[in-house]
Amino acid sequence: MSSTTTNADELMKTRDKILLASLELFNEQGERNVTTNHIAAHLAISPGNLYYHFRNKSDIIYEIFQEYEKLVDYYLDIPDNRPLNLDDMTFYLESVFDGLWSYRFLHRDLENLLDRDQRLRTDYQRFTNRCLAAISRIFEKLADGGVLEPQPEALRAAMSLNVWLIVTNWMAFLKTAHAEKTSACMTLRELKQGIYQVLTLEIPYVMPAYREQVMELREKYRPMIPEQTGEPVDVVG
Amino acid sequence: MSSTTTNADELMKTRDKILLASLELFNEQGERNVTTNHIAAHLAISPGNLYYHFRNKSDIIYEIFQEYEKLVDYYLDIPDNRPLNLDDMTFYLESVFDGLWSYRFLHRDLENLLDRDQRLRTDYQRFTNRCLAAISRIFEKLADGGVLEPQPEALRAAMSLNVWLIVTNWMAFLKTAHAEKTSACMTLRELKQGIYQVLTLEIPYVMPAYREQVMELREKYRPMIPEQTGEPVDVVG
DNA sequence: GTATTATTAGAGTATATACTCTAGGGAGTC
DNA sequence: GACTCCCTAGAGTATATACTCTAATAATAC
Repeated sequence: MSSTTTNADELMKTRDKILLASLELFNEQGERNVTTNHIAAHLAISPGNLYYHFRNKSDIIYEIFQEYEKLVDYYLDIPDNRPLNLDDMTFYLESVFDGLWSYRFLHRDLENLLDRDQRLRTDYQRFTNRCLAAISRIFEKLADGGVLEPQPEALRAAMSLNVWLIVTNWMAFLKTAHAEKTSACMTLRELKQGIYQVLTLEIPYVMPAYREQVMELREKYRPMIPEQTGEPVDVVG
Repeated sequence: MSSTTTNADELMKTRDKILLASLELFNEQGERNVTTNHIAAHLAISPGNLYYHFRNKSDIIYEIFQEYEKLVDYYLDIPDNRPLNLDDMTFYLESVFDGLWSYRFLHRDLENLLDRDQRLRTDYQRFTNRCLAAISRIFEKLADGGVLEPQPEALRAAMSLNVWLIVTNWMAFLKTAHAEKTSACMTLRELKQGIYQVLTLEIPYVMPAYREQVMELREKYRPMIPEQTGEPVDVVG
C-alpha cells in the first residue's frame, strides 16, 4: 500500500499526482478552501488536465475516501482465532490515529461532504458500522485475553460508540481548542493524545492484573494543554 | 430568556428578525448553505436592509454565538453551596442538549467558523474551558451527593473532556449515520439519545445505591438505530 | 509514415455570493 | 414646509469557483 509519500513528481501518473496533491492540500487547508484550480496550480497543470482525469471534485474526494476506507479496514482486521492483548490494543489505537491523521480532512467537513455526495454518504455509513463492529470485537477479544472485564453486548456497543465519537472528533477538538488561527499547526503527536482519552474511557473495565500497565501506557499519551488539564506534563519522552 | 419562538413577524424589530431567521435557516440548512441574500429573501427584505443592521455575515453568526454562550452559561451555573443529586444531573443533561439543539448549526461547521472569525475563536475557546470546568464540577458535586464515586482531579478532567466530546459531537454522528440525504430530518428526541451515551460513560462510577436509578434513567434515552445497536427499542414511552 | 488514441494547455463561462451604493420613504420636530 | 434621523429598497459589483471547450501535442498501433 504505497501512500502519503510526498515528492514523486516525475515518477507518478498525473491522475495519482492529482489524488496525492488533493489529499495534501485538503489536509492542510481544508477541503472547503482548496479549489480544483488550486490543485491544478499546485501541480503546475491546467484545469482542463485535471478535469480530464476526474469528472468533478466530488470524484476526487470519493476516491480518496476509498483509499482511507481500505487503509482502516486493513488495520481493523481483527483476528478471530486468538484473544487480544495489550500490544494489540496499542497497535489498533496507534494505527487508527495514524490513518485519521493521513486523511484528516475527511473528518473535518464531513457533513457537507456527505450532503453533496450520496455515494459517500452510504459508503461512510457502512464504514462507520464496520468500525463500530470492529471496536466492539476488540473489546470482546480483549476480554477473552483477560485484559478487560467481559461486558454484555449492549454495553460494548454503547462503549464502542463512545470510543468512535472520541476518536473521530478528538482532532476537531484540538483545532478548536487551540488559540492560534492557523489550524494547520497540529502534529501527529498531539493527535495521538486522543489515545489518552480513549484509555480514560477504558480504565474502569481494565482487569486488576493489567491496571498498572494500562495506566503507564496511558501516561505516555498524556495531553499537555495547559489551560484545562492542570499542570502541563512532558509527553512520550 | 425568550428565544427560538418562530413567528413574530410584525412585533419584532428588523434586526432581531434577521438574527432569528438566520438561526433558523442556519440550523435547518447549515451556515454554509445559507447566504445573506437567502436570509433577506426569507424575511422579504432587501440585502441592503440586512447590511444596514449587520456589517457582515460573521457579525450575525457572532451575535448568535453570544446568545448561545449566555444560554449555556446560564444552564451550567453550578450551585456551590450544596451537593448535586440525580435530578440535578438530569436537568443539566437535558438543558445542555436543549441548548445544543437550538443552536445546532454552530457545532456543525465550527472549524470553518473559527477560521474565519478570530473573535469567535478566542471566545469559543474560553467557552469550551468554562464548560469543561463546569462538567468537572458537576462530577465533583455528584460525588459529594453520593451519586458518583469521588475521583482524583486529573481523572475528572479527562472524563469531562470525554463527556464534552460526546455531547458536542453526538449530533454530527447522528447526521452522518443517517442514510437519508436530508440532514434536516433529526429530532430533539433523537438528539437526546446522546444522554444515553453520556450515562454509559458514567456507569462504572455510579455508587451502588444509585446504580439502578441511573440505569433506569439511561434506558429512557436508549437509541433505536437498528443497524448497529442490535434490537431497536421503543424510546421514552 | 499514418491513423488513432491518450493526454495536456489554457482561455473561457455560468453561477454564486458577500457586500456596496444611491436614492428615497416615513416619522417626528421646529 | 423643511430638516433630520432611522430605516429600507434594489440594482449593481468584485470576486471566486466548479467546470467546459477547442485545439494542440505526445504516445501508440498498424
